[in-house]
Parts: sequence; structure tokens; C-alpha cells
Amino acid sequence: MGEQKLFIPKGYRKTKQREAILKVLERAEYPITAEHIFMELKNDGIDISLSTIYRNLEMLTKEGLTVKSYMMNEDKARYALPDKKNYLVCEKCGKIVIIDNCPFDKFKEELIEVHGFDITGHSIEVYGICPECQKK
Amino acid sequence: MGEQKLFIPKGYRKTKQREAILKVLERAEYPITAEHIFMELKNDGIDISLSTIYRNLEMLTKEGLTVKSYMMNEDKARYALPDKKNYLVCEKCGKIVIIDNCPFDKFKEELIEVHGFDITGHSIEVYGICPECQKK
DNA sequence: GTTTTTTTGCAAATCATTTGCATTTGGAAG
DNA sequence: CTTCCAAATGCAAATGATTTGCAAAAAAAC
Ligand SMILES: [Mn+2]
Ligand SMILES: [Mn+2]
Ligand SMILES: [Zn+2]
Ligand SMILES: [Zn+2]
Repeated sequence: MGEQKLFIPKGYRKTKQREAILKVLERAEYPITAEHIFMELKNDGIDISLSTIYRNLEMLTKEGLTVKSYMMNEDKARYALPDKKNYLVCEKCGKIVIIDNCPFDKFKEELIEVHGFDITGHSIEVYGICPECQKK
Repeated sequence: MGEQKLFIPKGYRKTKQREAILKVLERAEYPITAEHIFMELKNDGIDISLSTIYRNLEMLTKEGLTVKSYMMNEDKARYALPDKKNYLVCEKCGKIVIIDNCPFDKFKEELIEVHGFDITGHSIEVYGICPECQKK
């Protein structure tokens, strides 16, 4: 359940770099940076250029397979599969927790009605203090 | 109603640059960039350095008087008063519409219960096609 | 008014991201 | 299995928003 297989979109070639990037995105538990993918692949012994990673992330995002977002006090973009796009971030330790069962869908109807927009996507970022940090 | 007066937070000095920046943020209808503030002030005949703007925005955000956000396909930060932080963006024309009566508060309780976070803030960005662009 | 501390402006530095270009690769076609 | 061409990659250089060091200007304190 919840499994989401990434695939190389129609019209694009299958390359080992492309597949490696997809694999990293699949196993990531929350939005990650291009640099993170780079290091992760270096670990796996896969040599790849950062610009290739950026070019692929741009493509994947354009095709709707990944979602780009920015986090508080970070000046780098993060990318994730759509089902990991809404999250909680702890302001103290940086822990990230994915919000499942996105509550947004309930609003959607109301927003369409009030503003007349045809809604194609959204992202929600929530800041707070995680349970562990609250104890400290 | 809904009026929100910005003020220079306790411990910081009152300077004409600071006040000018606050004024621009107050009259903005949606999140704006540092560059936007810069040009707006140039119009008003106020000479100010971009780095002064960035330094003040950082301070205001740290003090919670403004909220920083990033928009799809833009690599610049935007800043707004907290009540303008949730918005709809048209993917075609870029029009921005503020979401009042933020629906998030209803979720808040649920999130607190499920994840145990002490929630301090959030931001919601919604993408779609505005009514005008739908007609084209 | 003098002193002390903050703030500003300017120029230089940062650093994530993008881009140009030569080279390699995927896969369609024969 | 070769041939061929468009797509993809790597590398280095460029970009552009944001940050920073430092000396000068301005605010609040004394
Ligand atoms: Mn930066
Ligand atoms: Mn940039
Ligand atoms: Zn924490
Ligand atoms: Zn539009």
C-alpha cells in the first residue's frame, strides 16, 4: 500500500544516471536536495555529474513525477515524490515528518468555489517542535 | 478589520530605510521579492541598498513579522505579512490570490494529535489556472 | 554634545543552479 | 549486428540571488 513506482516518462531515454536518480527518490523518506542525491549516488559507487542531476530533476518536475519545494532557512530546493510533498518540520532539530492523508482535499472544493481556480496542485509546509525537542 | 500594523520590533532602531521597507510590505497585496521592494522604493524616491533590504527582511522574518516563501519556477524568495502567506498562483498568468479564512486551523488539531508536534506555523501554496486563463 | 552601538552602503564573496559545448550513449532503422 | 542521429552527459564557465567584510553614517544612550 502506498507503493509508488517511478518510471521514466514517455519520450525520454533510459540511462543509468536517470534510473539511479529515480531509485534515490523512491527510497527517500522526505524531500531531498540535488546535492543529497549526488552524495547518495557517490556512496553507491555511481559517478554522476551534478548538472545531470539538476537537469533530470527539472525534467521530472515538469513531467509531474516529482515536486519541488523549499524549506525554511535553506536556500536549496528539495525534491520528492508527490506523496511526500506535505510535511512537518521541527524548527529545533530539523526532523521531517510526512503528512499522510492530506487534509487539503477537503478545502479544494471550497477554494474552487470561492476563487474559481482550476486547481492543479498544492504544497503544505508546517513548522513546529517535535515531541523529542519539546522534552528538552 | 484585518488591519495589521507593522512595527519595528523591540530592540531594533528606527531608521528611515526600515520604516520604508515596512510600508512597502504593508501595502503589498501578496508576497513580494527583495528586488520588488527595492524598485518600489526607488519609485518613491527613496535611495536604499539591496543589502539593507535583505538584512531587514531577515530580521523581520526572524522576529516573526514577515513570512518568507518561494514560488514555483522562481529562484527568489518572497516576503509577506503573515496574513498574506497562503495563496493561489495561476500557472498561466502568474496571478496571485490570497487565501483568507485559512482552512488550515481545522487540521492543526488533528496534526497535533497524530504527530505530537507543537505547531508554530505553516504555509500553503496552491497552483492552478485562474478563471480568466481558463477561458482562453 | 559626546560616546556607544546599530545600521547602512558598497564592493567583493558565496554558492546553488544553469548553460555552452564537445563527447558519449540510447535506441530506432535497416 | 552495424549505422546514424537525437538525446543525454560531463566539465568548466557563467549566472544571479543572497550574504558578508569593512569603513562611514546615524540612532539611542549617557
Ligand atoms: Mn545562495
Ligand atoms: Mn540562480
Ligand atoms: Zn525536533
Ligand atoms: Zn491566470
